[in-house]
Amino acid sequence: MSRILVVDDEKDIVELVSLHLQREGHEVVSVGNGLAVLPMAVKTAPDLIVLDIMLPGIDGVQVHRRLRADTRTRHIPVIMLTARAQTNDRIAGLESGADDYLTKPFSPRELMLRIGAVLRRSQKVVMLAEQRIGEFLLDRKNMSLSISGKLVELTITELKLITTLMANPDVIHSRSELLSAVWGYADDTHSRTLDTHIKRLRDKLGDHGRHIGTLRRQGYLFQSVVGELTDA
Amino acid sequence: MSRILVVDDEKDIVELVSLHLQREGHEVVSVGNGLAVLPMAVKTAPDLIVLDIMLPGIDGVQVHRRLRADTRTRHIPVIMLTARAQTNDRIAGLESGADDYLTKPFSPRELMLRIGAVLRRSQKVVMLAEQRIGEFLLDRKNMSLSISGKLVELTITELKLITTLMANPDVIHSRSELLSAVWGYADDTHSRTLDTHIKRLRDKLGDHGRHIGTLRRQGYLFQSVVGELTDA
DNA sequence: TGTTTGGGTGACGAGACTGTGACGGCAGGA
DNA sequence: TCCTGCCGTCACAGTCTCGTCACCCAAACA
Repeated sequence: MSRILVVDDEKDIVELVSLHLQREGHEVVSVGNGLAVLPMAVKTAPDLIVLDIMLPGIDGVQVHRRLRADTRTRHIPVIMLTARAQTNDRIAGLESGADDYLTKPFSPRELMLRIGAVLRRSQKVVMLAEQRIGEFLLDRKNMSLSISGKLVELTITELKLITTLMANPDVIHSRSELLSAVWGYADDTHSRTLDTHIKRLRDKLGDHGRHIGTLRRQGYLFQSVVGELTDA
Repeated sequence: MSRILVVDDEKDIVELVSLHLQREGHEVVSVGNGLAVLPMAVKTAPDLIVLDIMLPGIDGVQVHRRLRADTRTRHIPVIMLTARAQTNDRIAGLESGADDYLTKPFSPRELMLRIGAVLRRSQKVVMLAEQRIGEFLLDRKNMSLSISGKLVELTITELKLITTLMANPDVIHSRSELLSAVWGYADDTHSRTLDTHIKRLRDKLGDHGRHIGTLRRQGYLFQSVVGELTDA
């Protein structure tokens, strides 16, 4: 299911862990030398790294830092294995920003559970850095909107509003949905707040404000095509 | 190289276009019936669709709308083929939000050029919807930052600032770089503006403010690990 | 046609946000 | 040790932003 890189110089541990991981359907890559971790991680692009803090030559924290410093390995979650005796390692493991840690000796079952948890947690959700609908270009990276290449100056509220609408163009967004997405309100569907911001947004968009449609008693929507409202 | 769906009821055109596309290393799928476009697009997930506006039964604009209305095909760029005689189609092709259009008859070379341009333009840049560094969780979707699950209320300026810093943790961001990224300033490296916002940000982060480090005469950085400054 | 309901619009005041200048302090170099 | 340059900190005033209210208008409905 996932590819996991196990870093430990103790062959027994590597074998034990590998066995359990493979039994759960994971692919295992292993390395015993700390200096080989980064190259191996780059080469195999694992979904998770199990990293022993005690390694000959270079310690795990250093290895972890190098992984974090490299763009290619930065996003890979790491579970630290620390020795029971060294309480400091425990702290180091956490402080170094590892996604989780485990104290040796550990039960394979616990490691499996933690790996499962971290993998679940690290299911990265990707989004488009830029979204283009007709003349509209939403730049999520720079948190800005431009129309036909011209930057439109929006306040944070307006930006959140149009971002929500543009996330699903031609789909009706109810008042409560928008209030929830932009303001975090539970319901309160009565005030004029939403209407006012819709108006401000439309004004700033000028002619293109027509892309924001109203469906009476239903909500608002961003229309990718202006004209009559889509019959959807 | 790319998979391209060609939609036209004229077999000559389909063959001509296919020939040229294949010559450039593209994979070609074709459909003659407008109603079959959406299912085919869903099935084959092409990187681009060349769509004739004149189709028997259902016209290209309608087909385009359906493609746009479906989440699975929404992001696929479309090049419209319009007939010379119908000037209105030309406008319809543009207004419908097609990524480009071409008037029949066209030279295969021009179509190839436009396809190349659209493909290049549509190389979607993906980003992580959430970025996690230690206790920090940057939610780009909701434009918010939380630390250990607790939401930190930031102004738009502060948010842009920490977003920029967190985009490349443990990397020094010069004053001019930050001023440019957050404020769009060209240089103006002298005012206290940046310092003030850095301070406000640190204050709001509380203890975690220590993650924002200062490198005298060099700039600021987001440290994934607190303690001494990284020697990088 | 009259009534009801829901959205559009404009104005306004409270409060938030921002950029700046003054000043102090620390670090690095002479 | 002193000096200089750079950053931290603070206070402040101007501006922006936001939510609300009152009122108007149009659509839906009886």
